[in-house]
Amino acid sequence: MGRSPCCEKVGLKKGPWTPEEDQKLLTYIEEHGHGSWRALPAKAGLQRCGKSCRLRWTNYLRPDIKRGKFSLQEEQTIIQLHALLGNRWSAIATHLPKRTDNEIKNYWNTHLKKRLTKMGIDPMTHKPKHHEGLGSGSGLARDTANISHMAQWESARLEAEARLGKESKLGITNANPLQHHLMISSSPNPAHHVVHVSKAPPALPCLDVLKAWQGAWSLTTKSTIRDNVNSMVFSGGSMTAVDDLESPTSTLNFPHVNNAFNPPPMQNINNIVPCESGLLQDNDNVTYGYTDASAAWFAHNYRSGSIDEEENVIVTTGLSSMIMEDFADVLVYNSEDHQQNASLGGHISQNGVGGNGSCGGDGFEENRSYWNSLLDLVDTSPSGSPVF
DNA sequence: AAAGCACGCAACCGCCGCTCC
DNA sequence: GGGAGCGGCGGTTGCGTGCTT
Repeated sequence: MGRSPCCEKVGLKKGPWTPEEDQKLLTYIEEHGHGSWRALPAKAGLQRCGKSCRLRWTNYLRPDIKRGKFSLQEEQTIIQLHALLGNRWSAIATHLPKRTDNEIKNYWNTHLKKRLTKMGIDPMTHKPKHHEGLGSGSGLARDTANISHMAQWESARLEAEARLGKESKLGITNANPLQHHLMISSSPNPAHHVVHVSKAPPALPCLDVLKAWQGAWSLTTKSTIRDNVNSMVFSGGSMTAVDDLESPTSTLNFPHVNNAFNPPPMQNINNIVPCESGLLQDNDNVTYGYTDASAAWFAHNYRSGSIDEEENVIVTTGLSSMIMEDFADVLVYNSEDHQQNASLGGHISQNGVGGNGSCGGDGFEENRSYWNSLLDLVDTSPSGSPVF
């Protein structure tokens, strides 16, 4: 009954690996690569099954593995991603550089799961076990709603990716606006990135929405903010005014500024961050949390066909280094856009969606009007492009 | 000091999906 | 179309270690 185990052959060793075995495996892979795992043990002189070798390599011997304690940020990332993806450890691991799925799984099972349970949170649903006293407008309730929206969004993205992958394998080209090329050109000051959308090769790398989102809430310390000043959206006025921003497709609630997954409001941040960009004025407050998401949202809709303008330019007030990395394969650096971007930055504030200038108080557009204003800019900006 | 217990982690097992023939 | 082979994934196990009694 059932499938026979892969190590059924007599004489194949099981259990902990010895240093000698590790060395044999390392030496062989360094010289020849792993190729076929099934054939590898014999060639490497190991009395192990291929599966065991693969596991030892991927979980332990690989040179690009980070070992040791998980940082607070890594913990937060795991919890967030688990809320979105469930026990899909390999998917979670792709968002944690140098960590293996096995390590993350172990860490979840031995640490994080218990911690959440202690906090009264169901580690599987990420919802509070007891809902008494939590009104629908509570932070936790909103967080749950946000996660739900993010999961919906991520799910849509995965579907789109899968479709793209199949289409690209079938050799379908130019049949879908998703297959246009997405480029971001950037000024010398990366606070002003410009995203060009144009016809281009079909093989699009996927835009990692989760990382984008993660990048929006993970910048929590002053030093990090200093390092990432260029990833911020410049805005003024009330933080609550940007609550519940939704994309036109209603698949995404932008993370709330004050919930558990976002950094706290950063007021008067220019006290600690030099206004190098030229966009910031002395009295501007700075917040962040939706620039990356905006770019991600655009890419998502562009690739799903909701936006099909060609030769568009998206001006952003900044993308985090993280999302820049995600875009890296499709980015084109263009330093000539610096001045143009700066002026478009002003354009943003005139439309009440952020940017520099004196948009204080409650002067932000909300929800649909926010997104509509962005889309309107496709027609109104000098380059015929939406502005984030 | 020794036994019992809890914990963490490496490794195994079985299933699934993809690819090739 | 379907079966075999293979790699990958997630659940689980079992051993080593450190702590408690």
